[in-house]
Amino acid sequence: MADKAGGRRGRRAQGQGAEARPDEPILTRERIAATAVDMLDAKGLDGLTMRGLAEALGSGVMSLYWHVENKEAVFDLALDTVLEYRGPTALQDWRGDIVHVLEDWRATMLRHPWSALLLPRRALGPNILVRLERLSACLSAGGVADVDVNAAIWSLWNYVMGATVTRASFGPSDADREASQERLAELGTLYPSIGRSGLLLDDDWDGTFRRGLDFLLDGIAPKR
Amino acid sequence: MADKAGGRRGRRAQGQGAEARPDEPILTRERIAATAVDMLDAKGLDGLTMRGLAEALGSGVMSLYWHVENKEAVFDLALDTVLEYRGPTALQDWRGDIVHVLEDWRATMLRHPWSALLLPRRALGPNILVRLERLSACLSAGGVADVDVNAAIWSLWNYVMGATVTRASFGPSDADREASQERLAELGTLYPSIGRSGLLLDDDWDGTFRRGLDFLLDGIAPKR
DNA sequence: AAATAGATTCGTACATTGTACGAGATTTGC
DNA sequence: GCAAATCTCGTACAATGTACGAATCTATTT
Repeated sequence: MADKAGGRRGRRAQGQGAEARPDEPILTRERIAATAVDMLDAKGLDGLTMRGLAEALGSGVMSLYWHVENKEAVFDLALDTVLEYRGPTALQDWRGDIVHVLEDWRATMLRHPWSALLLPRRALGPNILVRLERLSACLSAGGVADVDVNAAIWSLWNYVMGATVTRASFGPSDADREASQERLAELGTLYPSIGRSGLLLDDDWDGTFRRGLDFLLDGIAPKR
Repeated sequence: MADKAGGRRGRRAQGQGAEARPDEPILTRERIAATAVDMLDAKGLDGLTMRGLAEALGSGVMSLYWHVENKEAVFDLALDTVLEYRGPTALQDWRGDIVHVLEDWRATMLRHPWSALLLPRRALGPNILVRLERLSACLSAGGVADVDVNAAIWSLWNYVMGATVTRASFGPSDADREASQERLAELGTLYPSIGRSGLLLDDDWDGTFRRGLDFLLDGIAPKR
């Protein structure tokens, strides 16, 4: 390797890492989080290694451990970084607002597909709670009975979660898609209904998401 | 893929493994799958190692690789093993049938919580397709318009998926639960709505699942 | 200026993992 | 009996997370 001998390396990173401010500290939780996000975006869930992260930051591997407990903590950090909600606060049309919150949520996660795989495995960070809070407010504003609000929130959560996790895993991978396609050969005989309807061929993910969401909201909407 | 050359080879293991039938082959895809399931049930997703699996089977580690491509294939095998659908075939009440299929699906996955984490990441195995086929048939029988069937299936899929994945990760872990609880302290001020409704305190998972499912089915049910 | 205490960095070492490779053993087909 | 096919498995290696403790840096006090 290049930087082996001697070893009196300055605090300046000599390498390829993202480096800008001369007086910014090399290692902070924020920089670690941001770099982890970049790396996850570029190379996926398994692509993030502590060694790689350190290299990208221009630091030694073990230096990271001063700032984060372990690799799990890096995941938590990256996840919460990505899930911050920036959106309009004003609400007028409750149903439109809900749709907006959920579509934004889904879009955010799909921009960083690893987050969809990660979120269900971790505790709810503050940025998720913000989104849930907003949902709750919309539902109440929309006249959903108090006794129904919790069930409604969870069903919406479940729906976005399922849709996004599914999309994140089936979408980008060509291998999966081919496998499904291949399976369609036998579909005709074994699975008549879903064969005929072309269930697995549908790739209008956004439209399908929206239509299913409408089903759900139809069911939730206050009946009078 | 299913059957190689039929052959009764009685290999004798010298070791410590679980051993019963004298003339059953030590290693088959079925035995590997079954043992993997046991091990996953006992020790979770990260608890399954090729070495551990081999030891439990009383074989050498590398012997496994004659029967399975790699560790991923073991996951696929275990997943499909667990997801086999045994249920009544007769359908009378379409809505009741759908509820049954989905509740059985969810229950099956929660009996093996790792499966919930795994399923979204893998291609759809035959046993999943059986369940989807059944859903499709129920919906059609229930008078859901053809153009709506696919969206309905996916929304049901999304819902079960989200609910189960969420339950599987939040449910058994006490740490997560404590973290949420702890967070409730600040809820009062930061998150008034979900604080007031006790969203995170609700632990009637089954009931909530059922109520949300009813919302969704209300929305899907043929209108008029 | 010198000393000291804390904060931060990081090289080395190790245990664990999946699995490539190829040699050995066993079974099957003739 | 023999050769090919089938199956088993020990060894070896590369990649990973991280424990440990030494080295360096910064600020504060003397």
